[in-house]
Amino acid sequence: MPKVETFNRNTVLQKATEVFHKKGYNGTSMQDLVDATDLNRSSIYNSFGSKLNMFLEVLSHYQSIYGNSFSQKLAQSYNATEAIEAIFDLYIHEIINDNDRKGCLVINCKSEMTNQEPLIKSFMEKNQDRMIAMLEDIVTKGQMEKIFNQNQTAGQYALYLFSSIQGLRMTGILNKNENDLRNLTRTVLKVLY
Amino acid sequence: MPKVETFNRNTVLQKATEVFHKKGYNGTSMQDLVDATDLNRSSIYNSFGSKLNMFLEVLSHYQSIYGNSFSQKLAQSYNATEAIEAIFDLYIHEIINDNDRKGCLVINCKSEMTNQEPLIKSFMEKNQDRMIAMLEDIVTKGQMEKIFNQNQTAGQYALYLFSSIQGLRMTGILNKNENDLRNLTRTVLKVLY
DNA sequence: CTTATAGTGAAATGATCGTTTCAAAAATAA
DNA sequence: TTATTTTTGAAACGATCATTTCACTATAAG
Repeated sequence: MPKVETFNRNTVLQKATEVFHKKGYNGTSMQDLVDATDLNRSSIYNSFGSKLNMFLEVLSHYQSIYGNSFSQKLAQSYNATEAIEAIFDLYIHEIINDNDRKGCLVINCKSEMTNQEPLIKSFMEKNQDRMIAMLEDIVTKGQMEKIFNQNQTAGQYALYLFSSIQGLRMTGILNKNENDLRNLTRTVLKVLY
Repeated sequence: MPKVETFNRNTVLQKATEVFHKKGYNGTSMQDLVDATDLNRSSIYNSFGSKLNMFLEVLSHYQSIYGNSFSQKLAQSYNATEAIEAIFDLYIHEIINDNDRKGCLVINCKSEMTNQEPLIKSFMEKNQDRMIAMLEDIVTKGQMEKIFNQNQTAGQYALYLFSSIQGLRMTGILNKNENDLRNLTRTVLKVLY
């Protein structure tokens, strides 16, 4: 039987995520990844195949961590208002704690690679579908509870919220004033009520 | 007296803009620029100094073209409603005509380089100030004309609109459905009335 | 304890990176 | 025409790129 993988795959992915997040895909070299993960070059290729493949795993890793945060917040919410506010609140915290102004790994990658790498494009399409589905769920519940209006369909509001989140995340790269961001969020959500 | 520059600087900048826009800064090589501009390597360094410096000129070039479009649209507007709708309309057209899904050069660069290059960071800060000032102007006029409400200050609405534009531009990378985008815009602007 | 299997380390692969060098060519002023 | 100035073209710079190679080592089943 073979010698078994000695490193912790999640720890390695976490380290790789940090590098890619800080420098972007094209700005990250294999040497950067070797240094960050403390893995040997050949071990990386052995375990992840290629730089692009490792990056795709990093994206999924990052996405699943976000997904867990979402699930946790949503489980704690009593109604649609709390749910949607919890989501935006989560992003505001991400922004404020992002001391390096790295922005969101997924959004950065979307703008860097969607038009260049088919695998990235399809990841982004799935990511968008997933996000919009989650937001549509919340809006639908809010409309059934008569908390949100029905001026637009849940799907339309979901796209609007998805777009607003991306805007918030981009704005937060340079503006990390909590009052500004909270006010911005309030303005975004006002149209729902 | 010296031999004079034979190439048209604006044409060269336009060609360089296309490459940087398509591939991003880190994804663009000097060879790409040599190929695209039909200039010799040494001529590029002679005229632009470095890759980063050329990119900064490209950014300004791109920004000034956008600025001219804005000025033109604003000059044709009779009131604040027309003005703000013209701005968003301009972005929707940009999105729909962006067949390569490249997104916005400035936004792409913001997410790729703001945390890595101080010169880019300061460009982005000025860009943000300029955009918000323009939007604040429109909102102020709209509020004076009693077309827009005063629930938020013009500055707060300007940040909201700036954020919404970035979101729209990011959303438009994958969603180029005109109905969706127009509806999204309508939802964004509704809060002003 | 052998043997099969796979992770590891270090070096090397050829290609490409951004930038520099320098002689030749071109253009104007004297 | 000659002197001066600057753009060119082509080659070369060392560094770094993503990836491969392969001998070596560690593991666990037989």
